[in-house]
Amino acid sequence: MNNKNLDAMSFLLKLISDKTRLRMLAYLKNGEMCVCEFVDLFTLTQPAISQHLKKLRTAGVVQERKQGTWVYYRLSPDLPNYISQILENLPSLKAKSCDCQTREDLIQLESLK
Amino acid sequence: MNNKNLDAMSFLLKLISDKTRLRMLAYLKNGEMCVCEFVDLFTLTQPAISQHLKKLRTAGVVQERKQGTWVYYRLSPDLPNYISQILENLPSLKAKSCDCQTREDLIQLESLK
DNA sequence: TTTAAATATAAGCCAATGATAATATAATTG
DNA sequence: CAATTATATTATCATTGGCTTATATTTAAA
Repeated sequence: MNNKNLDAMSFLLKLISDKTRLRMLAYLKNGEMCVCEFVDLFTLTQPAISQHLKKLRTAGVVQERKQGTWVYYRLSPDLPNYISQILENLPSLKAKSCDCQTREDLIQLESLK
Repeated sequence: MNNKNLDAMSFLLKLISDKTRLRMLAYLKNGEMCVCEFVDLFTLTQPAISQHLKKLRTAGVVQERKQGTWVYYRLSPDLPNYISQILENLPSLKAKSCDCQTREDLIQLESLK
């Protein structure tokens, strides 16, 4: 069915064309990002961030990796080529370190005692 | 400004990711289409079709050519490559002839009298 | 110049979507 | 286990966007 493809493309394109989610993907081009980093970088509440990430995850655009209470997100491999092309055209945004304590911070703090 | 690019991409992607407009673009891959053809092909009212085409036109995705009361639309040349890539991945839909009388029909009808 | 056909615009309605506040869950630490 | 931190979920609200009806515009035909 032709409409199957068309509907799927419509769904996926609409999903990633949201300004916030597109910006998230621009950050993810440079590698994994922790949820707390997004919360730090965007002027949005944590639930809003969480909901955007859920949409990206459910659609298979990103994958998660849990590490303690932290959750890291990364781009899925093998995205459709028209999606990859969009990602390539995105400016690649660079994340600064965020306020939340990373596991590494904690380990380091621990070792300093 | 990075956000300028990002916002522009978000705007354009959101614009073409609508299911109806994406289907219109799939038809336009095969060449010009008359408004009346779209009206014929879609189960939508004429104003709805017209509004979709206006959005595509205003955003520079399609161009129009007026011929009498008929208006033909075609894909704009030199679209951003990430948009072209999307178009390539679209199924190319084939239009049947529509009910509206074309100029050619009228000329032919005239000559038969 | 009246009529008809093709298209565009305007106004109002409704559904989808993104945002927030409040709450829940889960893992870690003390 | 009680408290804290990070994240997720739920409920609700406001905005956006697409659809329809009604109307306007434009061009060609009679």
